[in-house]
Amino acid sequence: MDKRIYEMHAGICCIFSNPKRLEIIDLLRDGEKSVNELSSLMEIPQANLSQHLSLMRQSGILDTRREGVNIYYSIANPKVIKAFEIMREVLLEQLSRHEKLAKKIKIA
Amino acid sequence: MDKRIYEMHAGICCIFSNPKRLEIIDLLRDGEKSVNELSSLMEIPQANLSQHLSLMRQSGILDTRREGVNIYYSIANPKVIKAFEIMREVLLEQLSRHEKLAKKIKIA
DNA sequence: TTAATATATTAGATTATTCGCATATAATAA
DNA sequence: TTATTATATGCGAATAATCTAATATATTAA
Repeated sequence: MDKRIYEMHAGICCIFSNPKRLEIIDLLRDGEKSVNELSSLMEIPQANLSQHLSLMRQSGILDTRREGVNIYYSIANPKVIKAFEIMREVLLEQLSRHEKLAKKIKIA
Repeated sequence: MDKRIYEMHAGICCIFSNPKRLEIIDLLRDGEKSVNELSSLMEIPQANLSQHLSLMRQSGILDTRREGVNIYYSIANPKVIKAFEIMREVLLEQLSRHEKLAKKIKIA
């Protein structure tokens, strides 16, 4: 297997390893939003939001479209959402495994 | 949406944001392997391999099983593989988009 | 042109990750 | 017990990521 795929995959996972960026992606799930809209939904300083957006745009995760003074961000490839859904299933299954384990230990 | 899911998702993506760890997961795709087997397949120092394995075990991505002196690692939840496949499709589509764009620019 | 609004960028302090190296533990064999 | 093989852990230096604060740019309106 070509090791460059691991580099690329690791790179994109690195982008995803920040909760605010994941929240942004989630907010864009059902369509584009302007920076302003995101900003009012998100409780982080505007500058910081722009930094996250910029990073995701550069790495091809988000697309942008300018309309007058506003810039609209959207998810470049909806498969990302699909991958996220599966990964969250994994997380939930991990949680329930953990809970079951915790119960077993308490009973024993 | 509960923001803890973003924390958790970011956490697991952080684990995945290292090419060597992704290579390990790939090597475990079709079944468990001992540390020794992984070590001979991977061109990294054994200590470093153990560090990566330990991290993935702690975060519930890998399971372990001891058999005598050997410890066998395996993928805890095969859905991880599924998520990886989709994410790699995204990466390949990004690449081809990029190539097409590069061509367009050269022609223009 | 100036002002106002929307968005992006830079710099620097802080914190987290990663690796190499040395060492530790665990199981088994002799 | 001692030796051997398999695996794990702790420490420290190098590097990278993240946030804040200040500032810059871009678009439109007046």
